[in-house]
Amino acid sequence: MSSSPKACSWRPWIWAVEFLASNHAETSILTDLVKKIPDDVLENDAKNVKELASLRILESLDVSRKGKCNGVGFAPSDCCENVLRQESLEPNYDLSESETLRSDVESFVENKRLCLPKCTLKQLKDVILKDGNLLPSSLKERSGLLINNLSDGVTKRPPEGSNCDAPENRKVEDLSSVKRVVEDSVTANQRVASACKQMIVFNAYPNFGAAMKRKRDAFCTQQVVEGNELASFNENRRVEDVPGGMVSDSGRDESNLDKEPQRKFFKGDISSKNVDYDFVASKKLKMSSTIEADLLRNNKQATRNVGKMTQGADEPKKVGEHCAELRTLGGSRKATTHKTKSCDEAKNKCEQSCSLISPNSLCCGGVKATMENDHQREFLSSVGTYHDENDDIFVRENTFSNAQYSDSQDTLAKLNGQKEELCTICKIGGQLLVCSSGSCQRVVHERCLGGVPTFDAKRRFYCPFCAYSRAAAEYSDCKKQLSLTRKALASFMDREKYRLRNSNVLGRENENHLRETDVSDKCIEQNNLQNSASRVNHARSMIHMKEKPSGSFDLISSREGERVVLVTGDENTVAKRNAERSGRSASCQSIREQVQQVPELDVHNGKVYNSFCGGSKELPVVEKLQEVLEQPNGVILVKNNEERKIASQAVRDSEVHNSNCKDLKITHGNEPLTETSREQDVSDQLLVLPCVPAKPLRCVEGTSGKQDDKSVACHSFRFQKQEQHYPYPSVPQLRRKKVPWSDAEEEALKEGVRRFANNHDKVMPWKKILEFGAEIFDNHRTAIDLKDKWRNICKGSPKV
DNA sequence: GTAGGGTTAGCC
DNA sequence: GGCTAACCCTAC
Repeated sequence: MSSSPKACSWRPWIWAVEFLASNHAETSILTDLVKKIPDDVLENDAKNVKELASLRILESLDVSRKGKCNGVGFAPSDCCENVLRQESLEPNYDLSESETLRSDVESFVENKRLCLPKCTLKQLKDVILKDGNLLPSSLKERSGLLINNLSDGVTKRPPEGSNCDAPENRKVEDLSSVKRVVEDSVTANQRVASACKQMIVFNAYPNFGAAMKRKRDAFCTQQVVEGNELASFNENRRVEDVPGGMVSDSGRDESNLDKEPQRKFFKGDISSKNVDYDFVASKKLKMSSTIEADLLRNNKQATRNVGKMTQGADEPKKVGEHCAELRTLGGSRKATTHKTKSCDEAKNKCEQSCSLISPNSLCCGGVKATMENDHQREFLSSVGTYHDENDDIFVRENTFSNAQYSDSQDTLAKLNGQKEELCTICKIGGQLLVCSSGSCQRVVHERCLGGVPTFDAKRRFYCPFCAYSRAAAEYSDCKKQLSLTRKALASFMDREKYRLRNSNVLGRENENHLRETDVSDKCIEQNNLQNSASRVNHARSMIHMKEKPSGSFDLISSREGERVVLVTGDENTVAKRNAERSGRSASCQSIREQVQQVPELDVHNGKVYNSFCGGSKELPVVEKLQEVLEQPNGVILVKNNEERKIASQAVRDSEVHNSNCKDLKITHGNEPLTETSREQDVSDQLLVLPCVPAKPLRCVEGTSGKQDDKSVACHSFRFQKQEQHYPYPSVPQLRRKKVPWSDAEEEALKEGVRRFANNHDKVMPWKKILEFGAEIFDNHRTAIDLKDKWRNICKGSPKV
């Protein structure tokens, strides 16, 4: 075929209009599109478009006024344009749908629709589907047509031709832009399927006017099942797939029979949808105009077929073509000609026909096996197209399940191999690594990777992009898993610790790790221990056995490494802090266990203490004694005369067992402390037995909240933190809950820094600052927290 | 105990 | 995803 360059440039436009005209587009849109085509092109190269457009206009006329005549006034060979002229309706494409035609127009339209060649795009697609070598595999893959090659093993030589789709005007450019978009789309297949599906639905609901709507509604009401759109589609498809086995009577009866699938179509609540014309029109642009020769051949073939059909010479062929037309042009229009037979009758016929078809024969391959001549194959290729576009899975399943079409399977393998032939990087073939990621199409040479290929455990290759994505996803998953595991472990540890404490099987773990405990603070009340005498005596025995120079009062050091020290009133806040920091409940639990575990011992000095913190005057002596033994600098802090007496007694006792205590000095707590003694005292505070509230408001109810602070101080205990011993490997602890800093805390911190900061030493005594603001800082604050917070403050305003 | 870097969670 | 504050870890 020889076309002018101008015609070539308009070809995509013509094809698009043609497609629209074949699919019941709005006449107003259609006429506008036709008007855009230059007259010379329209007369010479777009006659089919004119014909289709005219036919569409005829179709769109008010059928209620067309009458009942069978229509013999127009021959199928007459062109629609002439019919319009004869009806005094010049084809100026500005027609109103309310125009009246003679009654035979309807029949003419029906016959004309059957006679006209198939839409060029449809033919184009069929040709492509027939010839696996016609287009590059990549293009076929993108177009979504690749699988259809399986249904037709016919191989054709690629036709020759020129590339005429270069845009020469704005319209063509618009289409070309769409083409580019479509070519880049990896979901082309789905879109084609969707478009075709919509098209079929659209065809089922042409704009026939009120009369046909009533007919259609009547059809719908006869359907038993209110299936959805897809179900209706599938059922209709099965009916259409039976050309080989469905032999109609002849002539008009065939139309009647064909109405049944349409009625099947109407089962669901189908609404008219807009066909993705743009997409379909753009898809054709991907096809080279070199296949035009094949298209023309198909057109001629279609014309011949129409001629044969009208003569009633080839019944199976008629059926096949008719079904094809039904599929492509919308059989509902034919339903308009159903005048004599009831819907039920047609339905019964259809069902009877369907019953003759085995499930296997419903697939394109199965049907193809029953067809022998070329024409039938041609038709079936269309069927295959239809299947693929609308139900790709259906085609795949049936194709691969049909063992007798090994050639098709071979074709698939071949095509699959073809798509991996070029390296994504260098665009050269060879041995390529194919990315195993499902959505990734990259194939590369190993040398083009620029590094070592990434394989998974199953030796599957992943391109760097996918490898990174997988790694990132895996990393994210691992982090989530880690977080969950840590929380689960922390929860388990807490439960386990609680259990161990109660069972006394293992030594307690460091209470600092008990950040969350469910033990009630009321346990403090239980610190009035019944076995205090034995405990104290045990302590004394331990003191006597002390050999360490530090003289640590290792009351339970064999298991916990905690020692009891005495604190003065000045250190009450520190004790309080330590008590709360360590967890009051845990501490009291610890003490209770300690007491319970201390065996009954002979009283060293013949005195028995009634209570551990309830007014005994002997216990403070022991405590003070420990302090005596612990004071390397020989200073013992006391607050009052009572304490002084206690300390004196302790010193005397210690002198019995330890000559190193001779230099001990008893100092009143109100007296200024030397830096050394002060820090020494502070340094040993970690845990405090909260048998007496350090902070009355936060103390346990019922304890000596109103008790004199001084006596309270005397009866406070602290437990020194020692090396942590875990029965299991060290594991990350549960992260503390974030506690925002209050303004008061910040101010206290700043004040503390101002007071304790040493210009000559960059080391900040955070511990001191913490003590300084102990009343203000949150109980959970640590010196490190202060340091971090100060760092943050400095970041915001370095001059603070 | 402290400093400094790293990590995490919440917010935008 | 970036930023920030709070928290954590490790070396000294």
